[in-house]
Amino acid sequence: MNIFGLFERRVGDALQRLAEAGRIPAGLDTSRVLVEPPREAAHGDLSTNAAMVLGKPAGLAPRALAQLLVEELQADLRLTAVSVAGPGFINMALAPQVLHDVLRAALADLDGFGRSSAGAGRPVNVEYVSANPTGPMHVGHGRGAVFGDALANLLAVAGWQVTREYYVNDAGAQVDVLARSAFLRYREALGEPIGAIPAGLYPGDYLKGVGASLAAAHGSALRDRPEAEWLPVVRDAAIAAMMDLIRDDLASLGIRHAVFFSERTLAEGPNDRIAATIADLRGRDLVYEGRLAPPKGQAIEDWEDREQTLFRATAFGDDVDRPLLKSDGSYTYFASDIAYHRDKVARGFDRMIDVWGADHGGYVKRMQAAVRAVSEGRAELDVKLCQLVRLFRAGEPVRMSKRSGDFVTLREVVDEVGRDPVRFMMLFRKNDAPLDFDLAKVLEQSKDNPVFYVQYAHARIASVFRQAGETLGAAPTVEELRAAGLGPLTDEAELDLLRRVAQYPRLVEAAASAHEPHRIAFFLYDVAAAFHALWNKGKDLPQLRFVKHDDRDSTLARLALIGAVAGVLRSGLSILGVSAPDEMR
RNA sequence: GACUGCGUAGCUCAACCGGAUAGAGCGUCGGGCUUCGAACCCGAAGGUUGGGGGUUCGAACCCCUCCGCGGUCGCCA
Repeated sequence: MNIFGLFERRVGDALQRLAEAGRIPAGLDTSRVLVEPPREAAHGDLSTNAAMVLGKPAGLAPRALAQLLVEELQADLRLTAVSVAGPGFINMALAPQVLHDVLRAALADLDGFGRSSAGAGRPVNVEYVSANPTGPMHVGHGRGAVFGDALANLLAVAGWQVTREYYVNDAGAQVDVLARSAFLRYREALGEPIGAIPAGLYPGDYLKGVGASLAAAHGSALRDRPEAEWLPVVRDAAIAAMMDLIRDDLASLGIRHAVFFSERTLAEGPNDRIAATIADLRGRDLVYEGRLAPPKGQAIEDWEDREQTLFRATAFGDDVDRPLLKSDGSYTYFASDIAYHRDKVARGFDRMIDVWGADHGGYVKRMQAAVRAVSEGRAELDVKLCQLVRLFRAGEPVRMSKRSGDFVTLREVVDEVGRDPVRFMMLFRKNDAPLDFDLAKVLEQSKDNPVFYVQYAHARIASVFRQAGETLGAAPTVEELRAAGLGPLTDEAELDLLRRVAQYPRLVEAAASAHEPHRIAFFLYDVAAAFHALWNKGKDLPQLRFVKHDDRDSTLARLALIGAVAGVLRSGLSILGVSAPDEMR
């Protein structure tokens, strides 16, 4: 139940009536008309910019148009005050009954309250993580993983039919390097001394297990064969093992993809989908043979001016056309990626979101160009770039770890601090801003730690309900809370909390349409702060305490309020993939 | 050099995708604990939103320009 959407339609009706009465022109574009919460609570519960947006096209001064709208809206019994303010804002105060209805709606369906139908069941594909299957995930991968997963949750709550997808880069030179590294471990497992791992191969211990299982499965049969024979065998085993490792890492964060799409299958077998993609684009004159100017800036030593196969990316806003074939005739990564996104379009996705590391930023334009080309403009790709994560411990930077080469693994961090702090803190920052993650701070049980502060609000509410159970004999049921009279909720701190509850459905819609799950995290922080403030107020003013022995009516009203708050916290935390504990002792 | 992201209070960051007097936390300063969970609380000070120009009723947000920081820069992934 989104009261802002509700009154947006109400304002639309009022405009319609004014147009029918000939007082404003018909057919005005109302797409920019919004009903939002005013910044200042003193301005009321709702505010609309309608008069300012439509003043010019209607040929009226904004305040004059506002006055017309006020006359229309004043008849609405749900509004106790409607007034023009500032340059032409229309502020509206809701009858208490309306906010009470919102509260009851939240209580009636604690999990469904924030749900919206904005997506209307349309399919959207969210591709995230897509780390190369060459080793364990590091902390930077973890941010993209958590972000993508929360975004997928958010879109699902907003009514989209979400497919969570992982693109497995199991083709190309890197997995061959992986195979050679694993082969070395295989020889080691057979008892050969291998010495130091040569430069250019992966040194991590995590390949020892692959070597051992190859030795167990093949004995020494692979050892003396030429590379061309053992490499595919070793490579497949190593990739499978690495994907198991990565799936475990992801599972430790509660992340599970529905689709793992293998890059290699694109060009395998009788139907080479990369060739088909290039042929399709060539048929529409979007692929041609031509030459590129050498890139500006730093000189490239072995630059070879040659004719190559190019995608006409410049026709879709990219800066230069992009090569599809390497000099040895094999496909570029970009060629595979075009075919991959074309496959997504063919599977029915005209909305796609890719979550990448910020170091891939230079790739965005060409990928969006490619999606427009292969879908003939029907599909749209949004790319979300996640910035770096810097690890700290009590303010001191954490550098390279001892184990597993040169990075701190995601698993080490999750094992140390737990899933909830990792997920929450990764989302408590805009995706395109760098993130400092402090391993010590996220475990503090204090107001300085947002994870704790939000979870504690939920636990505290559960504690009040336990307390109420003792005082009242039994904790009230949801039915009792829904039936409670809400008149006793009159204190400003209570009304503030109530208004925030009412804003939740609108916030979910906005966060989903902006593809910005961090808004949920910040909102929950604000809700928790408002709840803690009310709690603290009750310490000074005993009449504001939640549970009152001698006043069952106001006790029930307040329990209804904080019961709904707990529901919002649970709902929001579940979007973030963070637990909502009942106790934190 | 090109492209791209960022620049907001002393510090770390928000600001609902153009709205009203730009908000939080930390830090600073001044008060407060015989507790429904002090796992703190209340209050105050603190801003030319990097500089300049433009668009409009209205700009942290859009456009231009300059400054600073990061990322990327033929076929790597």
